[in-house]
Amino acid sequence: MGGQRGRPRSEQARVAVLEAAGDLLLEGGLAAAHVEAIAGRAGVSKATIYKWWPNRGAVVLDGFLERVRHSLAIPEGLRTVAALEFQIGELVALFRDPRIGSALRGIASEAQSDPELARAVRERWLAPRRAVTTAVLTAGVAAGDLRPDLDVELVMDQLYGPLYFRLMFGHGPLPDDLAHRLVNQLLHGIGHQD
Amino acid sequence: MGGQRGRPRSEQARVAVLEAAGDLLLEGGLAAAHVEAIAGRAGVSKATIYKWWPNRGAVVLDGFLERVRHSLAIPEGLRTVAALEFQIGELVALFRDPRIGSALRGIASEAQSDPELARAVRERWLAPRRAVTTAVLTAGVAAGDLRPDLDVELVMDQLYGPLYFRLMFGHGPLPDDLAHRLVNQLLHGIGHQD
Amino acid sequence: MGGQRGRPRSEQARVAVLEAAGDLLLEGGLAAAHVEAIAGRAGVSKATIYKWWPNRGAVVLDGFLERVRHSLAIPEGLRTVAALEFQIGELVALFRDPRIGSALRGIASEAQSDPELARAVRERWLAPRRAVTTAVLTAGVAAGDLRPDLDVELVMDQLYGPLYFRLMFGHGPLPDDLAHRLVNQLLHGIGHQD
Amino acid sequence: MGGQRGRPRSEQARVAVLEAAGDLLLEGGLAAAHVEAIAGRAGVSKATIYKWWPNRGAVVLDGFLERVRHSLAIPEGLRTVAALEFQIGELVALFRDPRIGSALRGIASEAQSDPELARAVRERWLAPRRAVTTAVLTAGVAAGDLRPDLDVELVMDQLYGPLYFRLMFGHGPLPDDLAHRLVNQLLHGIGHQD
DNA sequence: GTGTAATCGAGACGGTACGTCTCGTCTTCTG
DNA sequence: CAGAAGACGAGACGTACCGTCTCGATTACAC
Repeated sequence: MGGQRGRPRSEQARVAVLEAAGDLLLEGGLAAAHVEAIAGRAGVSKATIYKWWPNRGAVVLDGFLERVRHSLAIPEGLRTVAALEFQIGELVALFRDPRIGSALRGIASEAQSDPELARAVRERWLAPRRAVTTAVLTAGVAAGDLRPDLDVELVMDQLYGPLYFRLMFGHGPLPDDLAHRLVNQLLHGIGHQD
Repeated sequence: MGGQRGRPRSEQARVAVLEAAGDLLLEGGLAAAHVEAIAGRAGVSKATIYKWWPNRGAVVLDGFLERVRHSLAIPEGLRTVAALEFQIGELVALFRDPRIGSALRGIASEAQSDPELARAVRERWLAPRRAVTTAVLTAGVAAGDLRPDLDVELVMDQLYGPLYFRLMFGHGPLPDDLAHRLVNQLLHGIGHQD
Repeated sequence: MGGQRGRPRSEQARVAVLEAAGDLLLEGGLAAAHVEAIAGRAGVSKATIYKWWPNRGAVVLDGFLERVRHSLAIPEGLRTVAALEFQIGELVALFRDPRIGSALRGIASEAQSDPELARAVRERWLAPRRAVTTAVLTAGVAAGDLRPDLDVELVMDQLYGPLYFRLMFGHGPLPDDLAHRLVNQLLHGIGHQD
Repeated sequence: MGGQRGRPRSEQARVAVLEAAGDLLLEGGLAAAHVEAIAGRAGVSKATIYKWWPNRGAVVLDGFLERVRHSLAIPEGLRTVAALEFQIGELVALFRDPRIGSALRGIASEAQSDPELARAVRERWLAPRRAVTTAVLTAGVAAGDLRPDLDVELVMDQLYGPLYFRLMFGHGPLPDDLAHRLVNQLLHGIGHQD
């Protein structure tokens, strides 16, 4: 059934583009990662980039994800609270790197005017992290560590939302113990305890 | 004390620019609110715009803030929980308007590459809302409704962060009862209650 | 030897720009030949124009020269005096066309604030004409028609200078027989003949 | 009848404008003599300038003429040839000053797109000089120094044209002895003398 | 091996927004 | 009420980046 014809796609070019995009994005932010610069640094032509990616946002997202590929923390053998703190802490650590923070802000920014990119960000950046946390929360409920009637999605947004909020708007810091404080406060609630 | 000299700034022009910027932003998103379009619709020259605003982002933010000037909900005569739900609910209602949501996303997007605009967004959009909530929280503590040891900033980010998170990334809806659920969940905590 | 790389320059675009620039310049003078108008009429983007020409002046000069490409009169088989009159006459005829006169005035005007354009005008408009006249004068001396001690450059300026002077300042007409009168008067001198 | 009413025109302002215009023009060329700069340096408002002059060209011309007011050489007690050389020499000397040359080029340039300015240049700059030379030439004919059948206008253009030609196009120098060589060559003609 | 077909580097192109500049007009307050 | 101050509309300038296109030069696989 139809063996492929013609010159196959150059793996080398693909990798070079992703590295160039990631480098430029991390070094100079989104503005520095314009297509011509990516192509130039990758030793690749713009046409090649646009052949395999629909637009700049897609390239930059791929380059970014390649750079942070190993950042998806899978907590193992930890109790519920520790697991939550661990995973959130990993994200805080990531966001604290100004280069990565800036890159992610840039990508989120680009996604505002590109629904397809927005979808990709959700599916390839957010979803995996949320899946892990969903598992932790479900297990936590099963283990009796968490209330059985909690709203998983909302919990995640109350744990991660503050991070992204501060990242995007810069109105507050991302201190080292932020993960602990987030989990702790949500865990015990802020209502008066009698 | 130096009376003013020269022709005073045209209030009419200022208002026309803000209205044009706001209209275009709400109608067509950030992309539609380019400077020439704003100038054209306002019956004003580009030079006048650039005389009073440093760049497009600043104009658009001003236009937007003018449009939502009355959206700052001041809860009066409400108990702590109701006050929180009220104010967050107002923001949810605002964000649910796709035109306003899109506008705010656009502005946040623009702010990623313009630190001055980012600062303005913090000071003129976020800060007033946070001030109100800060007051509510402080009063709530004093009234014994809330734990005295809560982290005010963090509480606000756990209440508002999810909204902005969902607004910016679109991974979850903004249902009508979101304010209630946010407050409720944070109030009582998600830990198992014995 | 060194095959060309990349997409070759579009000859069509180049020609369209020159024609548009020439047309606009001749139809409406320098003011009408602004870059956006040239780009629009040529069906070309501004970026393409600025890729190949450093500024408006350069485009307009090229467009003009293209229009008058065939105006360089080479006198053949004429005796010295007739040859001079012929070549000068050609220029007079050109200058008498108000569209061409206006165009050339515009270009000279632009060149006052653009040394590079001034150089181009000298090299591409003046020099070729002066080369022809230099040859005529040199031959005229050799043939014994002209004084052997004449200053070639000065002769040319006394023949052509009046034309450009009247063109630029408009203080005198450019009658049909101007070439003849210029040559005649310079030939015989204005001193009293004993 | 009817003594004038209101505040009379400030002579001081008029002079300050002319001096500022002249200074700027001579210091930085036409580009530096923009209206705001003139007004600023003169301590005068733009409106005042536009009240008394129709446009920038007119101001600049006036400023320039004020600066060179005393440059109109009236040869007295000289024989025809010496008188011609004297007056042309004065102009050569003027043109050799790069600041004045640049200023005059700028004005001529501006005049290409402003017929009214062109007229003013003719009447107030060229005409007086031509009047003097006309007188010299007429006297020269009467004295028997010059051919009685010469074309006065053409003679002037063959004497002055080369100066303006070289000034405007920069294709040749303006050496010290240019006046002498111009007069000499035109006087004796370039035809072979038998 | 030779043909065929898709890929590649290079880079020109149309489109479109940006922010800057100067001109000449106007509006207000001050002396 | 003339004039300084300076805001304003108009509109051209040159720059930047996007995504598309057109070349000629490379590869691989198929025959």
